[in-house]
Amino acid sequence: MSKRSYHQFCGVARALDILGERWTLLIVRDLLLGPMRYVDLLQSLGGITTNLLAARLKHLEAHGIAEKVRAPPPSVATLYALTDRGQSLRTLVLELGRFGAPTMAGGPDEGETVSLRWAMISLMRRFGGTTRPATLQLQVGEQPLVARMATDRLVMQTGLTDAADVTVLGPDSAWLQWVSARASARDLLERGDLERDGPLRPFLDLTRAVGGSA
Amino acid sequence: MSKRSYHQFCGVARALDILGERWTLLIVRDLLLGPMRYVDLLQSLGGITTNLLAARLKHLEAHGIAEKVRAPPPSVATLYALTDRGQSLRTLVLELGRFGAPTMAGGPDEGETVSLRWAMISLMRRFGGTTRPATLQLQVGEQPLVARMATDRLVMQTGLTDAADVTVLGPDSAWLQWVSARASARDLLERGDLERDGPLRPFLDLTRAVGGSA
DNA sequence: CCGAATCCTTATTGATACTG
DNA sequence: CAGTATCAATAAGGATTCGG
Repeated sequence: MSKRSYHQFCGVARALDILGERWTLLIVRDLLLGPMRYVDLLQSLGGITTNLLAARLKHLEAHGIAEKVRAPPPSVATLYALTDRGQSLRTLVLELGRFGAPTMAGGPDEGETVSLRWAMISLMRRFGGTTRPATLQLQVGEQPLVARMATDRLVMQTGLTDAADVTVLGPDSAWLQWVSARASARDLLERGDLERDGPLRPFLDLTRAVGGSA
Repeated sequence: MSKRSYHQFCGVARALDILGERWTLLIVRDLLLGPMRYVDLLQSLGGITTNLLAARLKHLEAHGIAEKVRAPPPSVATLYALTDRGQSLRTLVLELGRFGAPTMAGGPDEGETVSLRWAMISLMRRFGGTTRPATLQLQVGEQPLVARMATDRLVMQTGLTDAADVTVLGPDSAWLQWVSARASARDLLERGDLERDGPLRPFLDLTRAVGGSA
């Protein structure tokens, strides 16, 4: 980004010098929930070519936003993860989502990719606060997610916690109904589409706090 | 942005479909303080070419982010102004500034443009809150600015108000020292570099609230 | 198979000249 | 002043190849 810098002594321009190229912020978005492999990024971004993904990841590494990490023992894959500097982009990415959200009222356009991962990310911005903080372990298909709900913000990350107040488990299809409020949390649990281990309340609180149907 | 859309049903991607092209968010940044003429944008952005500026403005108009407005009577110029939808990008632009700010610690690089307008915009994100809300009329060189300081946020806009608690006036050079904390507010006033009409306290409050030197 | 590098085509951007 | 038009320089897209 040195040849095509804006050459402006301004935080906004400096940020765009680093983040403004095509795909860059979408990679950050995808890594926001947790580390991913190169191939999974390639597939998730759907449309990026391998040469560009390689270039962007190198760029993000060079600027201390992402880094390669080794996957936990069973696997030998290399993963790409956000550094702390990269995680500091959370509010920026969520704010982009806030601007784009009104354009999504009509549902997905013809040929548009739909992703549960992106929907889960959007929960962090939809979160409207709670009076009862809680930690939830979600199992979304094969993907374990931890939802940490504080009074004023929600942080979601892939992975497992041993400090969960409740665990909720189910297939992608059920979670898709939940995030899009096409079915209420209670209904999904009663039908057995989602299974719960622990108290009901934190899950209902989370559901309401993100504007869902409890 | 139709040919090169990301085709993702995701608020972040939808936002970048609209805002992701080069220069677009810098135009929004410049309009954040108030309407500007085509030529002034051309000069402020320093480096954008006229065909691109025309294309981007058309694009912003098409998406309801900016609009042409007629300048007040004495002048006949057409101005570009942000719509409400455009103003809703304030937090996003400020958040970009927050990410870029740490890269500016060493002062401007060789050949970088420095702008008092951008520095004034950065005050809105530097604002840390106050216990005494106030409205200030600033006269920055030829440019009148209104600073509306609420308990939890600061909004700055070009223009005049008749509800100001205090008016502070001075040349660009004095304001540049003020925003960069190279001189304290008191010193600038005592030296006569800045002139004040009204109580001192709101100006000192503002100075402190943006992390300046009172 | 993962993580790229290479080649070639197409789209976007940049520089400059020109017009209502 | 407020843009268009033209053309050269770059960056992105697509297909294929290459080394662990």
